[in-house]
Order: sequence, then structure tokens, then C-alpha cells
Amino acid sequence: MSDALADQLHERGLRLTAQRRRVLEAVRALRHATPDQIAERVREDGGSLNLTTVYRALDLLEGLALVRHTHIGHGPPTYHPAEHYDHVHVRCNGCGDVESMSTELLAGVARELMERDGFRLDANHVALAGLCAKCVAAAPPAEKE
Amino acid sequence: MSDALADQLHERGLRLTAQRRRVLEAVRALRHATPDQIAERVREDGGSLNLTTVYRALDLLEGLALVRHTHIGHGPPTYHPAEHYDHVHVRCNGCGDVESMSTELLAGVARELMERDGFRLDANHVALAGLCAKCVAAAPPAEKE
DNA sequence: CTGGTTGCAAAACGTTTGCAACTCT
DNA sequence: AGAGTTGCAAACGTTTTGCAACCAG
Repeated sequence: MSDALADQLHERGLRLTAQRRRVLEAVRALRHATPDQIAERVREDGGSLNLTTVYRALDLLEGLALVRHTHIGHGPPTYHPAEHYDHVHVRCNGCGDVESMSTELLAGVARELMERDGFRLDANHVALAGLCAKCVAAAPPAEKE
Repeated sequence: MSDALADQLHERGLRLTAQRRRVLEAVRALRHATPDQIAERVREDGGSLNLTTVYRALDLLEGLALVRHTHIGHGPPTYHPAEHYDHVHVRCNGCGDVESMSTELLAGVARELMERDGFRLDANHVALAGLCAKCVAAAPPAEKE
């Protein structure tokens, strides 16, 4: 089951360590999490884990297509289990709120880019930016980023 | 003319300094530039300018709607004169190439977000990500970010 | 004159790297 | 045993902050 991990590692001569298992578990438990939050979560669960190791594990897990990451605004990237990656993030520059939407939203754009340029859009990799209804209403919006 | 700057500053009780004028000139000359490049440019032109001041001036100029910035990939943001802000950036995660396209590309998405959620899309603020034709062709693409 | 502005040095932030110690297989 | 892996400390690049000196109005 979770030994998609074990198998994929062994195939490549890599090792299954407690840290890697914990990082993957944390990503799956949190759904949306930064490297920092992942480390913290593992520690709350009684594990020990260096931030450096989290970065290396996430890199590895992304290579194995078990996790994916998204850039939302300026901060650190957020990691998702590969199974829950399929949505577009839309972020308000005013209040910082992030909404998840169906990838459907960008289907037309994806098609156009593919047909015209052969470009394969990764609709989930970066969050769309703008101003939500509330922040549009609130006069000259002091945008954050 | 360029004293949209002077006027706007005075209205708010702020001061027109050589540094602020130089930063705005550099942004206009370069069209696409990071804070670092802006500082360098000013120094090449014989001015002196601290990086800290560039950050503060850009913040200010953005507040005055004279410049705007875009996030392209992981690196520092790029600043544009407000007059040349109107295009979408599309970035390949494989080779890092960035293409500028008409904002038209996202017009449909912008309309949908506005109608459905009252969300005002800022189509230019972040670059769309994906893989260009070349990088799609090149086998298992080792994506960079 | 005097409050806005600058430069410098230092801190903050997220991320990466070198290296010795350690551990999975 | 031996290659892969970890943790630590230090370096990195970008951005922010505190503060004294400065200068535009």
C-alpha cells in the first residue's frame, strides 16, 4: 500500500528510512503544507526530523511523483499529496485568502497553449492572483504583494 | 510629464529625491528588471544608490501606480513600468524560458472569475508555469522548480 | 528647521551545501 | 562492509529592519 514508496525506492537503489516515511505521512495528513509545517508536524507526532532532511525528502518524493508543490504568493511553497494536486489556487493579494478551484477553470487556456505553442500548462503549479470581491469593495486596496 | 511623480509625491507630503527619480527612470529604461538590476543600472549611469533604497522606492512607486511587479519562477520579482505591464508571462519549468503573451489569453478566465466570484484577476502578477514543446519532447524532464 | 529619506550594518527568511557520523540492506 | 542518508553548522540570495546622518521643502 504505502509501499509504493518502498518499491520505488528499492528500484532505484535508494533506501526506505523512517524520515522519508514520516515526511510522506505528514504531507498526506496535512494536504497543504510548507516544509516547515511538515517538520513541525512530524515532531508533534514524536518523530525527530531536521529541516534539511525535509527538503531533501520532499525533493525525492516529488521525483517519485508521490508529492507535488505549488507556489502561492511570496512565501514558501506548499506541498500536496499527488492524489490531491488537481486544483487551481486563486489568491487574493489584498487579504491573502486562497481558494481552490477546479482545474477546469484553465482547461481552455491549457488547450490554447498546447495547440498554438506545444506548451504543456501545469495549471496547479502557481496560484492565480487578483483581488477578491471583499477587497475590491474596500477602497484603494493596499495590495500586499 | 515625468512630474506625475513630483505631483503625486507632493500631494502626499512626500519628497521628490534623486534616488526615486533614478529608480523610476531605470525601470522605464529596462522594461523588465529585478531590484538588483535596477540598482546596477543606476550605478552604471553614474548615480549612487543603495539596494535598500531601491526596495523602498519600488514599494513607493508601486503605491503610486507608476510601476508594477510580476513573479516569474522562484527568483526575485521583475518590475515593469505601469505602461508596459499588460502581458501574461508563461514560463517553462524545464529550461526556464519565459514568453510574453497577450493578456487576451486569460480574458475568458478573468470573466469567469468575475462573474462567478466577483474576483478581479490580475493576469500579469504571476507567470503561468508548464513545459515548453522542446522540454516536453526531451524525455523525463527534470523540472527545475 | 525638521520630518521625510537615505545608507549602512545586521537580522530575517527560506533554502542549499559540506562534511562527519550514522544506518539501511 | 559500503553506499546511501542524516544532522549540524555554515553559506546562500533576497528582503527587511533599526538607527544615525542627511537633505528637500
